Amino acid sequence: MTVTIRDVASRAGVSVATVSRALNRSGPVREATRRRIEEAVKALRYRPNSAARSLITRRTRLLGVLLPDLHGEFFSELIRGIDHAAQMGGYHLLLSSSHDNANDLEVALEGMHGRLDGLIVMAPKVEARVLGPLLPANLPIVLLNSAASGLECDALRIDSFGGARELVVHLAGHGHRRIGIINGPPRNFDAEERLRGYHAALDAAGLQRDERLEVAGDFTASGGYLAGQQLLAVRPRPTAIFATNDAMAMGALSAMLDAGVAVPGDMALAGFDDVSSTQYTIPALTSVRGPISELGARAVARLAAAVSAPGTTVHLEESLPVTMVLRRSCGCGEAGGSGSGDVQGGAAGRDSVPSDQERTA
Amino acid sequence: MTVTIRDVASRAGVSVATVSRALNRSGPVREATRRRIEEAVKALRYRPNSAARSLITRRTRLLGVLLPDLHGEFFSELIRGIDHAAQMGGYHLLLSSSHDNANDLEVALEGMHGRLDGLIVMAPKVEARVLGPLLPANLPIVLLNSAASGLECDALRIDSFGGARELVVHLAGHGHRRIGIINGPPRNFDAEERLRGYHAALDAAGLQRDERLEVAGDFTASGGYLAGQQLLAVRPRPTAIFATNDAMAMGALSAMLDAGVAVPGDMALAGFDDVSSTQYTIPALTSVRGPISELGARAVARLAAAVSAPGTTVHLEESLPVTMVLRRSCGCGEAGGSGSGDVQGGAAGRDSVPSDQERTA
DNA sequence: GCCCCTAAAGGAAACGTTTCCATGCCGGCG
DNA sequence: CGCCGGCATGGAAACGTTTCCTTTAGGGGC
Repeated sequence: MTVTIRDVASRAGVSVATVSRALNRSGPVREATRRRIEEAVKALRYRPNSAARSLITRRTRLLGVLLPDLHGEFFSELIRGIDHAAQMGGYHLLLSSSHDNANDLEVALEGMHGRLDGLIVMAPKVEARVLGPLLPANLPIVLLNSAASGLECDALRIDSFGGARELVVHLAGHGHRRIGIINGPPRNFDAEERLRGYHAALDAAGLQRDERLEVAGDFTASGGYLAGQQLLAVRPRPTAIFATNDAMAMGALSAMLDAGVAVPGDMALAGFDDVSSTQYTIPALTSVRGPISELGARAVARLAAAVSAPGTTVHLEESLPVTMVLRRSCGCGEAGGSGSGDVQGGAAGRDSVPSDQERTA
Repeated sequence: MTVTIRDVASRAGVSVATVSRALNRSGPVREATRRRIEEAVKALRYRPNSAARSLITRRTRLLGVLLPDLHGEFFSELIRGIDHAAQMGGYHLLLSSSHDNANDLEVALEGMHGRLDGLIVMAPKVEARVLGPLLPANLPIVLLNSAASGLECDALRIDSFGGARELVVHLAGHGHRRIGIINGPPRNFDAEERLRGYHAALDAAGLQRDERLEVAGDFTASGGYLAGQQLLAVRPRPTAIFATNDAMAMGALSAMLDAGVAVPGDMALAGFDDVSSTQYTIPALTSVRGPISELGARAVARLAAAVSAPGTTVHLEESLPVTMVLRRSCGCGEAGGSGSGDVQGGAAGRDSVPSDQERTA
């Protein structure tokens, strides 16, 4: 029923070894012979059995992708980048999401054991010392936006620190002296980096830190709403707020509006990630955009390189530069006729919206 | 270096056959023997080689997932549903996205050939007669939100038709007689279903169809902006607009605001999908929510059933019921103090926002 | 003319499982 | 006491490749 390499061989009048060499270009085969073999392959609709192949080759052409429970748009853009690069390189993706903690991660890794040629892990909530022992040895690994100090693998990240710093510096440039921050969840790598950037910016601008201006959040809109209320209650009031992601910024924006506080008139506001809906809040939201899909693509490229040249194990960390996207919520941008954000005149997509002002970090 | 079942067998003092039986519970093994084997497994850190296993078993515990190039949130919620169910059933996901057309689909399917136990395909742009020949035979398949008439596989979908119809009936209930629609891309299954629902609602309400009120869109925000402008130019003007997804509704909303048209005062507006940012537009957007993650979970369940009981091939189609989420943009909902949408008092998440009014279709 | 070297091709082992069949053992029944 | 049947186990084939090691043929250099 199933057609094997042996069928192809006998139809082409050669041995299986020759068929294998012809198909993989792994040895000398006469041109005429190759043609006969290819005809037989077509006629029989032969497909090599990948299980048999990996059994002997010890290669699966499979890349594992382990992600935390992600907010929508980031997730899909990352996958897109990974997927596209993987297709180019002839790899397939074994995806598993919803792994926020070490336990889930361990289970998922256990299940994938031995099926992979490489692994991409995004685990911003797991510390390096916990993560290390979980990761399989002898497997190329790329960590994404995760703590990786001293781990035996590559680490790629969006430059959360630099983006946050630049954004807060920008707010200070508007003249704000009291700038509040809505933090991400505790023990989250990205959240900590953004807080670090906030501190660095305050220091650079010669502003005092004030613990009451640093409130807890959880990367959700409702968390942002609560945090926004909390910041509004601080006296003297901050005049600007940096929410460490867009969802919280939107929640905070709702809190402002409910409290009758005008944005950006009474209070400047900025987010992080530049999720697409930042354009549709009123006022449109200033944010920081990272090259998310490129992050994924690079991770795949690293793995592909490691697979094809094993032993060449130079583990490096890299931060991908981000871009500030200035819109009205921080006090930038023209007032505009309608206050409808920055979609004007039916501009094509979010990447070509004319009224965004970008600045690379 | 790598530890095989043979190592386990010799350490436990039994044959490989017995080890296999013990590990798979596929035959009688004395309790004492089993314990010795399990100890050996632990001591040697033995992991069965999945390639060898699939080679002889002809099972891979891999489910293919082919998706089109999807807008953010839908995508991630679907994956979440699929992934969770797959983990429960002991399956892994082979993911491949960005397949809008038949060609891409064919390439992707070709690459996965033979590696899968089952397949989930979402291809709303591909017609059934085109899709059919591409799909591998002898493999359990579930189609998602796709045209499937006469195909040899299961088909699951969000009830786009019913949701659209109910929504437009609701708009008519507000007293609107001229209701415009912003269509999705041509030849898109969901788009066609929603248009069909729109027509059904008009008929049910005894309203005339008017071709000028049916404008083209492409499921993007900027497309919605253009379509919105187009509808605003129609005389007599429509008093309500049904955008067939939320992104276009947001674009249309921008167009209204830019034109000085008040929503919902001068023009009612509603979308579809209930993407999370619908809560943050002003006014908050009325929409239709589908059980997206359940859609994915059901698909997996179907496949799992088909795998474990082959031959039992009853192919069925099913539409999952949707829920209207009424907010201010259609004229429903309290005016509210601030116009900040429906996030009030820091309600937990989008699923428990108190001021949403839901109605199951 | 002979030998050696190389290109082309074949035979067979190996990869690590599962599973079919055979075997030994024991208890119970005739 | 002999036989039968079921339980626990072992031996070995099979899955479909890749690859190592031969074999064969032909061509060029001496």
